[in-house]
Amino acid sequence: MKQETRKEEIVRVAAKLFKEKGYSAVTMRDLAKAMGIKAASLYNHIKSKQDILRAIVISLAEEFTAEMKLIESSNISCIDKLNSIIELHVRISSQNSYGMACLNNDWMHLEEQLEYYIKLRGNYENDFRRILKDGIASGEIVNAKPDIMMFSILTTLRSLYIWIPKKEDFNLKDLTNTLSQILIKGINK
Amino acid sequence: MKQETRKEEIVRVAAKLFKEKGYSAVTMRDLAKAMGIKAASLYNHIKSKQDILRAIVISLAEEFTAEMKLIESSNISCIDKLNSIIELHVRISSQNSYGMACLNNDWMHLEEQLEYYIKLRGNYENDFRRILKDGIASGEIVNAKPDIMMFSILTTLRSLYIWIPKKEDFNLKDLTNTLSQILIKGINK
DNA sequence: TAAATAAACTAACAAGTGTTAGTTTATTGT
DNA sequence: ACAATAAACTAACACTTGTTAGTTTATTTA
Repeated sequence: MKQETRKEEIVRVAAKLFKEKGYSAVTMRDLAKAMGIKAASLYNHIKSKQDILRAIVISLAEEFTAEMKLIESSNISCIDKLNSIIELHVRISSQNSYGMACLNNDWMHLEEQLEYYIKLRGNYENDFRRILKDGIASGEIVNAKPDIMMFSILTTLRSLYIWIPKKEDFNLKDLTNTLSQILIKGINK
Repeated sequence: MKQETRKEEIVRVAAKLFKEKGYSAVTMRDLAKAMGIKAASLYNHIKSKQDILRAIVISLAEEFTAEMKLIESSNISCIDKLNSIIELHVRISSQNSYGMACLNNDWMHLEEQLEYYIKLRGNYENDFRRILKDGIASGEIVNAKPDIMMFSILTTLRSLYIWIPKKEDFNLKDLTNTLSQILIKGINK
């Protein structure tokens, strides 16, 4: 059980505030107050406000990228790849719903790393589309427009962070299975 | 063809900026520059920045509320009610994708009207849930958790604004039908 | 043409912004 | 006990924020 550093604590608390009000509406003084210190003291641990955003967004984007590569190269059916993607989103969203909110809503406030983020997201979507197209080609998946299918599935998965925290009462396996049924049955032959 | 007032023009341009950067990150000077005037001149037409947000968010929320009431009280099957809701979201999102972005991302920055907005949204979701529950009770819809079904459908519909502007090339009927197939087939018996 | 109105302007405000510099205090390793 | 470090503090900075006051300019109405 690795102990959380002060920087990690700041990033975690910041993500929570960013989820509620968005990156731009949260001031360093807000964040300091939530940490119980003065704004200037934050700078003993982080380089800038932008540095916090980057720590939240880029690490999550890289995590998704890495996991997608594993799924894509694994030797399972397309439907099972889609199920793995659903499981991936449910897992990360439940572990870090604040970070996911930030990833979804505040990515455009990245500065130096904006281009890099957009590239990672583009790659992720390309991999996703490839899985759908392969499924269509092999007859595993109905022949609807891959873009619309991807949009429908991905926006639902990307919005899990809104909804998961309210539903801690029932377990994640249950949620994963139900989503799988709803999202996949519509395209499964 | 009603001529657009200067205030309406400001609200329209503001919505576009809000979509790109979010309410908090857009300054009155940004908005003024986009309008080709000075910031102070905006106040000849609007009361405050908050006034602009309210004009965008509340009018849309009320439009959804009114249409939902029509759908709910109409004498059609539950599946057709769901299809009407999909059509409603596609229509409004394609007419006003900037406003929809604002509705989705900036509602929490409402001040006086925040409570009212939350009430409208709650009512809308209750009506949606009721349609699903009726469908389950009558055997029209598979017996999955209504909350998860609603979440899945509604988050997809609420995210249409991200995606619709990129797809002006193919028509809305096409999009509506494909979404209908994908979103409904997963829960239709 | 005169009066009224719409809509722009300049100048300034008080408050809030992210951030830096320099200093003090508490904790840790030798 | 001493030195080093981590982590807080106060004070201030240059700039940006939404907004107001007062004025000028162009257009419309009587």
